[in-house]
Amino acid sequence: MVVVRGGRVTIRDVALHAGVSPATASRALTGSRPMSAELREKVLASASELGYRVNLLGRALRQQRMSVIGLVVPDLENPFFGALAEHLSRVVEPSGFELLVASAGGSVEAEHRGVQSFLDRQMQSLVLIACDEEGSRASLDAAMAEVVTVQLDRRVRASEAIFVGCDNLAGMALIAEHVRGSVDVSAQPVVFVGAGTRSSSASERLDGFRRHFPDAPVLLGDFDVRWGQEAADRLIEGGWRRGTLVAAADVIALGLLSRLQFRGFRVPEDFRVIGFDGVGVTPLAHPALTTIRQPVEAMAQAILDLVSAGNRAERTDVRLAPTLVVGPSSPAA
Amino acid sequence: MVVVRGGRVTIRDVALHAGVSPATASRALTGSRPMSAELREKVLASASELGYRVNLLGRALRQQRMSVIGLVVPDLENPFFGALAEHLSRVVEPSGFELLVASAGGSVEAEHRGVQSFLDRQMQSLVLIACDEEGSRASLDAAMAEVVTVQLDRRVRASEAIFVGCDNLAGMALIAEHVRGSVDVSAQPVVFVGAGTRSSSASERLDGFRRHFPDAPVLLGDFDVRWGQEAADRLIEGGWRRGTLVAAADVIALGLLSRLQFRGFRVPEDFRVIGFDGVGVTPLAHPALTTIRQPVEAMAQAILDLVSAGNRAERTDVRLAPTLVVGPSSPAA
DNA sequence: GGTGGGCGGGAAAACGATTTCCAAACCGAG
DNA sequence: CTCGGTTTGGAAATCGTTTTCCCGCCCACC
Repeated sequence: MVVVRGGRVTIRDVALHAGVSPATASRALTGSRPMSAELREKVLASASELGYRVNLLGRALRQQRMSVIGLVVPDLENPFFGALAEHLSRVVEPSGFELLVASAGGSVEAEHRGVQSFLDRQMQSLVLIACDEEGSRASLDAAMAEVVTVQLDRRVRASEAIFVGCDNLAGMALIAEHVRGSVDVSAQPVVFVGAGTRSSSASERLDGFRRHFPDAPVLLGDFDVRWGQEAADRLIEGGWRRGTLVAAADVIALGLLSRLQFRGFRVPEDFRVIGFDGVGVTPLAHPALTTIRQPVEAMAQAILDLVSAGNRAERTDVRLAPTLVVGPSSPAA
Repeated sequence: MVVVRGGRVTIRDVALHAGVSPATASRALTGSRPMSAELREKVLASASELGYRVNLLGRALRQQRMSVIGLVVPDLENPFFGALAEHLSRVVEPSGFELLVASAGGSVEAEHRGVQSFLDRQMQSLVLIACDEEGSRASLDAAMAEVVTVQLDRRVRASEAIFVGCDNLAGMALIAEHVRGSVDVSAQPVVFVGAGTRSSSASERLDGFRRHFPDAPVLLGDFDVRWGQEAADRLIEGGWRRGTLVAAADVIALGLLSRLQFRGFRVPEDFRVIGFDGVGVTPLAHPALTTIRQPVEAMAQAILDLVSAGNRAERTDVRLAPTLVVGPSSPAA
C-alpha cells in the first residue's frame, strides 16, 4: 500500500522505479518471456510498492483482444435468464475469461445497441439470448461477422450462428413417458398450457407435446405467471375438473398451481401439473413441481468450450439433454 | 453495406477514402468541432460506405474515460437483484451511459475480482450491491479511490461510499400503521420473520419492527423461500393458530404463504402475511401480498444523477421512501 | 496595403500497454 | 582467441482514436 499520486500509476512509472525499461517491466509482469528471477522480483516489488494495476484498455488495444464474453439477455428481471447468466458466470470465472452482462430491456432496438456496443468494445465473443425469433437476426449476423457468436436458449430463424440449448423435444418425450406411466391417459385428459410467443422454445415445446398427444387440447399465452392463472380460470370455467396439465414453463405452472388451489382444487389429486425449466422460480412452487430440468451447467460449459475453441467450431447446434425431476405436483405411479 | 476487408475498418481508412486527414474524420464523426456541412457529409458517406464503427477501446484510452456504469451484484439468480439491475439498465440506457453487470457469485473474493476488473477497464463509475456487510469494504474502498462509487441496497459498515437505498425504517413504520389500523393488535399477535444475515437490510428492518412492536416475538433465518416455510412450520408446531406475520422480504413471505396454506390455514382469515420489497418474485404470491414496495425507479434515477454529477456529490446517504401496497394477504380494515 | 482575428484543415503527440526488432553480452567449442 | 549461437535488455513501432498545436487563408477594419 502506498500513497496514490495524482494520475494513475502506469507501467512507465514501474519501469522507472525499478530502473528498467517499460519493455522489461511488461515482460516481468506478464511473464511473456523468461527472465532472471532476480530482475523479475525487482519489477514485481516496484509494481506492488507503487500499487500498479494494468490498464486493460491499453493492453486490449495493443493485443487486439479482450478476454471477455459478452452476454445480452432480453430481461434481467426474468429469473430464468438470471439463472442462465449466473451459471455462465460461474463456469466462465475460473477460465481466465470474464462475463459481462447487458440487458436488452425487452426491445429489439435496445438489444441491437447492446450487441453493437459489445462489438465496438472489441469483445472476444458474444452470447445472445435473442428477444425475437426474427428481429434479432440482424444483431446476430452483425456479431457473427466479427466475433465468436453463440445463440443461447432461443434459436433465431435462419441464423447460422451456433446454437446452444436444451433439447425440447427430448424433454417433452420425458414428460410423455412420465404421464403415460403414472396415469391412465384415456381416462384422465391431458392439456398443454403453452406460449404463443415467437420463440423457438415455445414452438419446439408445442411441437414436442403434439408429437406425443396429437389430440390433446392446447392453450397458448405468454411465458409468465399471469397467463398460467388465466389459463387455470379458463379451464375451470370450461368445465374441467381434473386432468394433467403440461405447462411450457415453470412460471406458467406456478400460475396454474396458485389459481387451481385458490379455487379449491387439489394438486395432484384433481389436477396434476408439470412444468418445464427447473431453474429460477422452480423452488417457489408448492407443492414442488414435476418438471424438466434444463442442463444449465452443461449449457454454460458448452459455451465456454465454443468460445475457447474460437471460430473453428465444427458443430452448428448443441442440443443438450434435459432430465426429468419428479415432484408431488405429479408423482410417479 | 459493403464487403468487409481483412482487418477492421479504422478511422484512417475512412479519412483516406474521403480524402481528408484522420483529424478531420474524427471531428466529422464526433461533431467535436463545427465544420462545413459539405465536408462532414462526405466523411459520413465514406464511413457508412466502408461500414466504419468506432473502436471504443481507442477512444476510451485517449479520452481517459468510458461512459460505462459497472454494476456488481451478489447473485444474478436472485430475482430482486435482477430487478434492480434491470431497472437501473432502463434508466441509464437513454442517458448516454451504458450499464454492464457482473456477478460476484456469492463470494467476497469473486466480488473483489469483479470490482478490480471494472476498475482496470477504466469504467467511469461503479455500483456495488455488497455481498458482505464487512468483507465488501475493501472492494468498496478500492473503488472509491478511483471512480464514482455507489453502494446500492446494502450498506457496508464503516464505508464512506455514497449509499442509495430504501428507507427501511419508514417501510416498517408503514407496516406498523397498516397493522394497527386493520387488526386489534392486543388480540391478534404479531410476529416478525426476518433474516439474521449480516446485511444492513436485515438489521434495519428488524430494528424498524422492534421500534413499533417491542414485545413481539422474532424469528430469524435467511432471505429465501425455504426459511419462510421452515418458520411457518415452527410457528404452527409452537401452537400458533392465528396472527399477523411480518416478513423481512417477499421471498420469506412466499415461503410462509405456501406452507401455511399447505397445512390448511387460511390467509388472511387465520394468518395475515405481510412482505417487503414489492419487486421480483412478488407477483408470484397467492393471495397477492401486502408488501412494502421499494422505490426501485427512484433508486435507479438517484444513481444516474450521482454518476452524472461526478465526484462532487454532497450527500452521503440517499434514503428513498417506500410505499405500502395492500393486497388480500393482509387487507385493510 | 498592412494587420489582426476567425476559420478550416492537417501533422503529430498523446493515451498505456505489448511486441517486434536490434545490439550487446555471454557462453562454449574448436 | 575466434566464431556461431543463445540470452538479455532497450529503443521504438504499434494498436485506434482524440486533441493539441500550428499553418495558411480569407475577410474586415484601420
